[in-house]
Amino acid sequence: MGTARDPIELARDNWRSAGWADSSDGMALVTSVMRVQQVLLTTIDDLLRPFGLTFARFEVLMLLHFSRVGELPVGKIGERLQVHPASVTNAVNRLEGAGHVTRRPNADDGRSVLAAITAQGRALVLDAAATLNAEVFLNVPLPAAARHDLYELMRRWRSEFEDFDE
Amino acid sequence: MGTARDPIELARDNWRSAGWADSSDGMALVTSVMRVQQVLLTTIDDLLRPFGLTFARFEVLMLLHFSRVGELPVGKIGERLQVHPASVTNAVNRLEGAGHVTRRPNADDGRSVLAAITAQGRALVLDAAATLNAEVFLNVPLPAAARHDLYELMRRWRSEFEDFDE
DNA sequence: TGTCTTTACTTTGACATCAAAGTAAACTCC
DNA sequence: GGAGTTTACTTTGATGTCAAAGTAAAGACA
Repeated sequence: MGTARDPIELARDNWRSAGWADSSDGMALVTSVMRVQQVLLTTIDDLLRPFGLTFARFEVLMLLHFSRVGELPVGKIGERLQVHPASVTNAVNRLEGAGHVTRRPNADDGRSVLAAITAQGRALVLDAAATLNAEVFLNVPLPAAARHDLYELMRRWRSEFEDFDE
Repeated sequence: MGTARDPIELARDNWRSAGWADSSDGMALVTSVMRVQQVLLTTIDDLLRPFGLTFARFEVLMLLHFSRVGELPVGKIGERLQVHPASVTNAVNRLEGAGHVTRRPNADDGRSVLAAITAQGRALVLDAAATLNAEVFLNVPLPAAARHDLYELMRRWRSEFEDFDE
């Protein structure tokens, strides 16, 4: 590898020398999550750019693709993806503009809007998924056991701030 | 806990039923990182708002605070925090505007700019750090051993895409 | 010394995120 | 039926991120 020190390790040392040893591990862990996410997001968005997609939009399409009839209320999309309603509106607007999704009022609830994936959207998201599978999801650079451990630990963490069965 | 299924577990099942079992763990892990980061960032930014800071700006201040003379070239800040130069410019602009940081040309390199933390910036960032230590870094909701495992796994992951000693 | 290349920073644009605010439908209760 | 509350979505604004482009200084080489 290189010769530079890991910036996060440096920060952890600084935390300790400031008398904050108790919280230094927590700080290093939180910062690590930020860094990994940053790199992952950039990598994924780069890979999706030729498809005219971003990760956020890819996730919406993927969710609709897997839904029973390819259609969901906008609010349900937000719940499933665990993002703010305005973020769903933003993504659906972009996808609708590109012809990957259509919108219609929800007959069962006058306040609600349904987003449906188009055939074009389906074809596109499958291609995009193939790329992400090959380049990212199959390439997480850790052994399978470590990946599993990591996932389980993250799931425990998530269960502390999310309302789902654990 | 709640009664809803974990959306990421749902997604992992969908991945498998689509014939993508090999990549389903990687996908679930990547998505978990995104979710945890999202919640952490929102939590941290909420806590820092009363200080007039965001996490990005807090990190810049913290870095300057810990530097030998409280001053660093803007490019070095970007390297240490592992963010894009434009992001450093953005944060330093905001901090300078608030009087937490000053800027001056680097006498050793005419292309370079030095950012220095002010006394006001130091006082502020120590208060902010105390809050984050108490509310976030000491409160990662996992046992110490799990936190350590998680950190080590993330460090291994990071070492695969970062140029530092491992 | 002059030219070409590299380096350092800033500006601009696109992007997704959440908070706050607004609009309207649905629900609850009297 | 009407008033008050809750729910669902959208719009607007602030934010940080990176890519692309621009400006200028420094370095390398003839």
